[in-house]
Amino acid sequence: MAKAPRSGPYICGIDAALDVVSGKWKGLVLWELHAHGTRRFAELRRALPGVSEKMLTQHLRQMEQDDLVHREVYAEVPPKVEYSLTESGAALNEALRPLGAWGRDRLRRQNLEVTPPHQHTE
Amino acid sequence: MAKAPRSGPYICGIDAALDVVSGKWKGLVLWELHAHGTRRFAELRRALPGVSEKMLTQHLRQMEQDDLVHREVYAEVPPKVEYSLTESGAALNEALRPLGAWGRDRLRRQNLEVTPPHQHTE
DNA sequence: CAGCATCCATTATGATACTG
DNA sequence: CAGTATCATAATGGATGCTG
Repeated sequence: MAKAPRSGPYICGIDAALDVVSGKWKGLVLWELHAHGTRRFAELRRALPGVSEKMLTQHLRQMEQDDLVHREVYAEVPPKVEYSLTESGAALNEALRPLGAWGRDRLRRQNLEVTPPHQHTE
Repeated sequence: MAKAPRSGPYICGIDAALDVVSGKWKGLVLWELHAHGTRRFAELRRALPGVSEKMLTQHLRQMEQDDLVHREVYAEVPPKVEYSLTESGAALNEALRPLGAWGRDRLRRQNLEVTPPHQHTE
């Protein structure tokens, strides 16, 4: 089953924002689409090591509903679907930038390794 | 059971940051502590309408472990415990500011009501 | 007051096999 | 290629009662 639309009202903007980005892979999807502009399903899958097809699909559908990503289906054989950020998704990504910086800082302070599939250092 | 320490490695800073703020009330806790500097357990409880004692405790413990909040216990009767942001927690709050703005914007665009317990508009 | 323990319901995430 | 369907487990959230 997908995500329930959320029971109560939102208390503040952070609350609302966190609700749409929580999900084990959503941050990465945003990041990947931001970095590459457009990605196909299989490309995203490869970029997110460990994700299952099901979870990726589920997250993408939710993000589509939340107007974060755009899904473009090409009527071809073999099938081809391209995902990209919407305006709102791009804005969200911008808004996440300081958070990402904070996170990298924290990883550094803990001497934890960042093991990017590509170089996600920016 | 509390939260598992997370299986795999983090892929990027956003990933790492989202991991420590996900939880139904963590954003609000950060916000409340940021707004008031210091809060007692019962005060936080009142500030988060609908939270159960268990969840509040659980979140506070996790945030303590993640070095986001400081917990000061006073050896008194009746018991008194005060929570406040650590340096890292305060920095996180700063990093969340643009995200909060994005979230408020989105709520406005959807004509959804924001129903703050206090005025959380800033 | 500030919690902890216990039981239970709902969600989130995963592995695997199959389809247009 | 880009998914669905199905079967599982783990994580999260909540209600209630009890304690120092």
